[in-house]
Amino acid sequence: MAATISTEFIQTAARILKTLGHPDRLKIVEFLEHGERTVGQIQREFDLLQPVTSQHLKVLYERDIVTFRQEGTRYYYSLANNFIIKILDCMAEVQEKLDSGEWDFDFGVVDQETGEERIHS
Amino acid sequence: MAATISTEFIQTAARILKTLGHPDRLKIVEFLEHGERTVGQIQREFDLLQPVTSQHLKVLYERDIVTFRQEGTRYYYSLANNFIIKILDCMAEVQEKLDSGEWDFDFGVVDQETGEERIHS
DNA sequence: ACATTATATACTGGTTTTTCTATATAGTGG
DNA sequence: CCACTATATAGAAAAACCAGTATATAATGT
Repeated sequence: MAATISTEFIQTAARILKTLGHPDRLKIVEFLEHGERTVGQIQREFDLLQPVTSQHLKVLYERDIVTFRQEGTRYYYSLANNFIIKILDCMAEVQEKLDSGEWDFDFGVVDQETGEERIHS
Repeated sequence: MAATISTEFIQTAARILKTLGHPDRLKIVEFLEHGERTVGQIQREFDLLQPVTSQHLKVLYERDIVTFRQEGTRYYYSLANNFIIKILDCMAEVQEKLDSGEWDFDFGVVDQETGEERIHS
């Protein structure tokens, strides 16, 4: 393998990855894989504040990760392109390999409560 | 598809993605896909300052993305796990689809020089 | 016109990241 | 022991990011 990624594309890719590198945004994007959702649906699903939800969606929109259509007072958001779907599939695949034990390594995960590192196989 | 990612794994995934979401770090990681490299080799390859290089590598190490072995005064860094390789492959695949025209969408890319948005097919 | 709902925007304080400069450590060859 | 090379670490200033509160906008139902 060891396919080479062009310098040009690196910039784009890094921006996308960085944006997805926030738990809430990653959750939202994964949620949208099931189909378009309104801000309210997303907000309630993950128990977020409304402005926080809107702001995440704004960032996601600015970086071409999601798109939306307006219908009356509702805004329906959805995934903007195949790249994102590809990344989500990649994540799912990795998780599967970890769960199945096919891959076996420990990631240090920061504990929500204590902020200390703990182990997650 | 629409495979579901567990809340548990989201945390881990987001942390990895965020860390790779820096152009220099993404470049470094991709460089390491070709095999282990010393700090100096990486530094020269991308024309980075030595401390910056070390710091990126430190971050990558702390987040289980790279590992290293010391030999004399040299530190040889290499990729730490399959997850990372998988993501790199995913990136390469996406780039290929974009290049081939199979996928067709525009990403707004911030121009290095002007800081303004321009279009990149 | 008014109240209500859905969402966006503005602002702000606090934290994290990034990049630099400077310095420390540790191995190597003379 | 000294100079040199390779790398790590410390510290500080600037920039980016994040979560929250408050407010604005705009559509809808009465």
